Amino acid sequence: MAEASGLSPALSSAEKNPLHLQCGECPIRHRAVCARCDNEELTALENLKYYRRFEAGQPVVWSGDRMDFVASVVTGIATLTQTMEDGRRQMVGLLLPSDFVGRPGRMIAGYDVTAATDLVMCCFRRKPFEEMMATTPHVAQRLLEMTLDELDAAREWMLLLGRKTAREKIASLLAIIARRDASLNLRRASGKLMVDLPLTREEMADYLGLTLETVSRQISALKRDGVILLEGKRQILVPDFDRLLEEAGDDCDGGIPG
Amino acid sequence: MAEASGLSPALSSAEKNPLHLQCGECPIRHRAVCARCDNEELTALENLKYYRRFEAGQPVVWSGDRMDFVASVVTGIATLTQTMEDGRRQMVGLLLPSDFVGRPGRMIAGYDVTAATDLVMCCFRRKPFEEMMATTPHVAQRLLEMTLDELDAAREWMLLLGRKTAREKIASLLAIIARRDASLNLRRASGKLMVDLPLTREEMADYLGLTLETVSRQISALKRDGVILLEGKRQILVPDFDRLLEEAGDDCDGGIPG
DNA sequence: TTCCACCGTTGATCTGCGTCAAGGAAGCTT
DNA sequence: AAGCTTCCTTGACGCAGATCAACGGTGGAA
Repeated sequence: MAEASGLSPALSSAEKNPLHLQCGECPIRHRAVCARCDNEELTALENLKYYRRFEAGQPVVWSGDRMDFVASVVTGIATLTQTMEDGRRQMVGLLLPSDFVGRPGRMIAGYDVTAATDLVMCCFRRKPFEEMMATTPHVAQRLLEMTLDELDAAREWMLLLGRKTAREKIASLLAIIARRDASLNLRRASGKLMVDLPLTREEMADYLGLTLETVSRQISALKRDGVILLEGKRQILVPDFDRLLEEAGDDCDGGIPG
Repeated sequence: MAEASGLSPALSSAEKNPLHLQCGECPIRHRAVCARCDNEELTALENLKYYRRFEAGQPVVWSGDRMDFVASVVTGIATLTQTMEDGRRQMVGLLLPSDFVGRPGRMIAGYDVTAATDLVMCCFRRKPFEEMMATTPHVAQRLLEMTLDELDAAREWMLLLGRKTAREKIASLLAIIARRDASLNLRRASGKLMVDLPLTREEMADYLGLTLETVSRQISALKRDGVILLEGKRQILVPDFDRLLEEAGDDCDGGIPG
């Protein structure tokens, strides 16, 4: 793993103690690997690393080589991207806090992992992780469930990539971000739903299989049509979430929790 | 689960005993769930079902409702597809022998499961499966590995859907089928690689996020350019596999095993 | 045999999105 | 302040692939 060398992280006090952001003592949220906070094997393996959002041409944190570890996002956002020789790029994973990357059992990464924001990850070396999996069955089960969730998300994503129009893709992404955002900390402004976009237009384009120009145009169009309101460039207001879902072409039932 | 009722399967002798197709005694291949053929819990739960390839408008074997089971393909091919209200369809999974569907822990299917060919599946009810998972750690681990493999495949697929041209998509699909085909039983005719397409043009289109017309045109183009030869409509000869990979835009190293 | 359903091919035309290009706004460093 | 970089927006144009349409081949049923 590439060392996050020379970083002198200027973080808020909450971010300084990511251990306590999640479930009090355990570096990994309940939703993540650890199902019991008092799991000593897990906390003993704890190994936090900082990564800065990359400036200029976003180089990767890890490229497509050895990946003999498992890592869980504590704070920040990481992206998984695949790149073709000629530079075409497709995002294939978006890791929010409590999501994980890595392959117990296999060793080669098939994608780049990049810090989309400043990022704190909790890393486990492969060997001890595997031993722990073998001796602690509930960890393997939890991991299986999370992986199946990821797979379901990937399949939704495939429908988006293969069959949705640009406008539907944008609306879908906004709905996804809004929903995940809301599941953590719901924020409403004057009865409307407030969402901020953690991604640049280019990153959205890579997520959606579009160009950044098309992303920009469609966001403008949604704004023009009153589906969303822009508050600056990276923050949107959603006056009517159901309308947004409609634009997304989602049969996916379910609004915002809370 | 929908019963495959009223089927009087007219199958070859090999297909009549799918138990013995895979690893002699166990209905599930080594690659699949069962890591030890003598696992009595597994074989005791064994529950084989036949499904016919659906004629006319392909209805689904299971639609997006309860899915309180886990099932593994023994012989044949199953597809997972998602459909939007207006009928747009995207394939999100292609299950060959030893692949599985199902959600230990969760209950709702997010996609249709369809028999693309006549199909034999080995089904486990959720409850006993979960109990077994809890008591037999190597099953959970094996399942996790398989799920991670699926996830990797899904991510390759996302690159294909989001960024590849129609020609590259077709070449990629042919390469994928050839590779999976070869990993089971390699067949070569006069030094060339012989692959038969288990999917209709429409199913390929759903796989690739294209229309069936475009699929047909691009296959014709690849044939015209000598990348492939057609032997009938559902069987192709690949004179040069590396050439095919090149057309696919794959940096994905690795030719045909064997 | 005829009829019909399904599957595949090919042509003509249309259009959504990519491509190329120019420029504006915000945040830096010097 | 000026000047840089990064991020975003908007316009003009072209093309890959969708859409609409016609037709051929094959296999099963009557």
